[in-house]
Amino acid sequence: MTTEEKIFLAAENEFMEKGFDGTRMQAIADRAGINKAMLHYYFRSKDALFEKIFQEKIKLIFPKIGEDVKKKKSFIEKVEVFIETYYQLLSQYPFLPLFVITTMNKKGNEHFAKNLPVDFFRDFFIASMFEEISQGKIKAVNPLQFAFSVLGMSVFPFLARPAILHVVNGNQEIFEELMKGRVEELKKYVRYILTP
Amino acid sequence: MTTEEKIFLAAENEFMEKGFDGTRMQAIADRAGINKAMLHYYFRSKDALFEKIFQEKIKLIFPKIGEDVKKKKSFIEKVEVFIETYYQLLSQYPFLPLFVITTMNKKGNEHFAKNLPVDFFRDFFIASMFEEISQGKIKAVNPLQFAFSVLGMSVFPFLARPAILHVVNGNQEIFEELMKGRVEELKKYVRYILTP
DNA sequence: GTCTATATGTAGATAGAC
DNA sequence: GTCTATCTACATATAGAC
Repeated sequence: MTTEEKIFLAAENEFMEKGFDGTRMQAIADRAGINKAMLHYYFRSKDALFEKIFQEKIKLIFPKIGEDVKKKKSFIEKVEVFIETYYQLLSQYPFLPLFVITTMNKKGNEHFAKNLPVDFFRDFFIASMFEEISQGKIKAVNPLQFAFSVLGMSVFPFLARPAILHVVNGNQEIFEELMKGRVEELKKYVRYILTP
Repeated sequence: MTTEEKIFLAAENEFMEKGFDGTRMQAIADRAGINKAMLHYYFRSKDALFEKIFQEKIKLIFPKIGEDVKKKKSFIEKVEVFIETYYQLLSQYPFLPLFVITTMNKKGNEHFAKNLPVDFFRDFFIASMFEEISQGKIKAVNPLQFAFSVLGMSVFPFLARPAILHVVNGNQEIFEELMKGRVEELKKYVRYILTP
């Protein structure tokens, strides 16, 4: 592993856990096991380092599951695959939603949203939904609203983890059970909403 | 308006918009139209000031709509009232979800979640759902999962505003239309999910 | 109570030896 | 490329006059 890679990995974790303002260059250096000066040697500034990492991570939001999704015939099946794949992704990067949302909402960060890979989302997810609605295969719900709802339901537990933990009296096992069962539960909701 | 109130209001806005780390004591003082030293005179430290504001705001998460909700007979009607009231609340405090979520997820802030007023949520929302399920009045979905889903769907657009704006090509009017129509759309989803 | 001036700590960034 | 030592800026917080 090169020094540059070590820095990048350490910075990734620090930024994801603590956000831009909360992250210290010293903490990144410590985590990478190298000197603070090296951060600037390789990435010039904190801003530049953060920018690189964010641009890499933002591509994960609408994951490249196009191939998996396209295999499925019906739109409901496609949404089910989306929910499953998304849950896998977020389990791997549990801080991703918080990281992206806080970053995009910061003043002066308006340009970050522009790098969202919305093509998959808009041209594929939304488009194929319109198609099945016009064919009467699913109920006529608003495609955008429906998409934001699926995203909201999928992402919420990863954002509200501390609150949910409190609701279940701090019991980690119950929380994990909830998370595991959530995929099937959401798939059920989707069928109830869309099946004519 | 007393100086203390001026500070509190200014601090509230600054913290809600920029979070703890992003907020400067100087910015609060400027916004309040008073001197920086006064902040410490009235609230001792940045931490203490933030703590007071957060404790006040967190009570809004599960709003005190008990009375409105109790008037309704069926659980579905209750959820509909909840969605409506929640939308009103978030329109008034659009930064509330981001503020609460970022604060609770910060390391060392574990105690903040403990002040969540979950009694309304657990004893009323969940309990009355169990009841109607056992009576066969609504479908047998998992009450906790359902509650997190309603919250997730309600809160998502307020968290992902910059992303959604990008999806609609930065068109503010379309965004506002979406937000307005969202309440009715979510109520529809709830009926589809719960009606036996 | 309210201000100005200042103390104190710490962040990001750089200089320069090796 | 990697380090130590240091610069500069700015944040929170306090002292003390009025």
